[in-house]
Amino acid sequence: MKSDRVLSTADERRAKVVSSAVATFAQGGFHAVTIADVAKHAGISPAYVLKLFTSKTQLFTAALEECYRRIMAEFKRAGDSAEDASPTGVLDAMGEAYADLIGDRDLLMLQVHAQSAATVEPLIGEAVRGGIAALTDYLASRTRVEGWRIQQFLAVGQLCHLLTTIDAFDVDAPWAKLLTEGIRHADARPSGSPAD
Amino acid sequence: MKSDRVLSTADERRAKVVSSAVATFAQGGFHAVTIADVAKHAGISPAYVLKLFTSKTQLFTAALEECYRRIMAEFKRAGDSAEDASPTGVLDAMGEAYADLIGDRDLLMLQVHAQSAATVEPLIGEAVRGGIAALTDYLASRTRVEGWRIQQFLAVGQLCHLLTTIDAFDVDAPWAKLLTEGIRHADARPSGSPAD
DNA sequence: TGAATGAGTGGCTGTTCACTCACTATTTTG
DNA sequence: CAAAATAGTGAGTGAACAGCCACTCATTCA
Repeated sequence: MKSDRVLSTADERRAKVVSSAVATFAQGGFHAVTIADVAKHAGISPAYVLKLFTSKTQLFTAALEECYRRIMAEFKRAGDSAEDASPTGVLDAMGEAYADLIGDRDLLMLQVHAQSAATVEPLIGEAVRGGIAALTDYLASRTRVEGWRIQQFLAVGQLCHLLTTIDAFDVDAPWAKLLTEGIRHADARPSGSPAD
Repeated sequence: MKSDRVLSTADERRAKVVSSAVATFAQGGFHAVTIADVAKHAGISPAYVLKLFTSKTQLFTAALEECYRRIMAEFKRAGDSAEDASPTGVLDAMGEAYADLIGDRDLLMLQVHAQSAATVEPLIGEAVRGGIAALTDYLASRTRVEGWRIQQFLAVGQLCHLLTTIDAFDVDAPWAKLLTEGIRHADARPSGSPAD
């Protein structure tokens, strides 16, 4: 056993830093969060973060890819353990899974920030496109539902992103009630409540 | 006639600067675009931009409010001139109007960037909330459709924002075809083509 | 054990940017 | 026409930040 090691391997560090990057970039987005912020969260020096990832853009991109990886894994898990194995049953299970997954907001906000940074940082744009492509392909081939249902699925997801960023789930006004009605949200409904 | 004036009034300048701010912030978002960028676009000095708007955040917020104002105006126009005056007919007309309106991308991208900046800059967050609230209230009271249709309407709008930022309308791949199928997009379909 | 490699850091640098201020030029008003 | 008010600018300031480099300390391996 090597538990008396005081240094990590570079790969361990990279994983830890990616995880910190997800949490930190989710707070303020690409431009508002500094490498020093991420480094502090990971407990290492800013210089070493840059040595591990060569540029801020690549660091953000790595975080984003991790984000899509987590979502994909959750879709797979939900799909495999769905009670109702019909196409729409599987899709519904994945919807539930997504709602649970983004309860902590990090994965959700990172996507919002990535979308904003996509044009100025082409690498990020490609990562978003790749992530959405992979998610869409997986949903289509795994569920076999009609195309419009997948459109719908993503559309509602995007609406959920918007409603979360403006805290609509906590607003007590007609417009907010109207928009959040029936939209599953981990914080808004105790798990186990009937959906729709 | 005062055409020999060489100085503008502050109000004229403000309007011009807001318009420049919409166009400029739409390119890179709140953090990536500088006051100097906006000033150059408006043809005045950065110092004077700051004198007219006191802070970068207020400038961005003014641009965002202008954005919602334009959308709202277009909704009103479309609603009033809808051929089919039934609730869903009016809503459809507004959907068409929105698709046309965001053909130039500025209004669309500004919203995407605003969503990203909303948490770090609370003033922007409030402006987004206010804009969505006003839009939702107007849609609900003017069209009188069921709530879920308005949800749907906004959800598809948000999906459209995503698809535009990743240029999905120009991608020739199954996932892109699937997601853009039937989604109206000013650049994608010549005006006058049958929708749905 | 000692050389080679890898982990990790402190401090610097050049640049960029929001915001300030003292100032000039123009327009209005009495 | 004088003076008050308004439009507009140039030059600067201080802070923040990405990326770089020379360096130290730990680990491995021959």
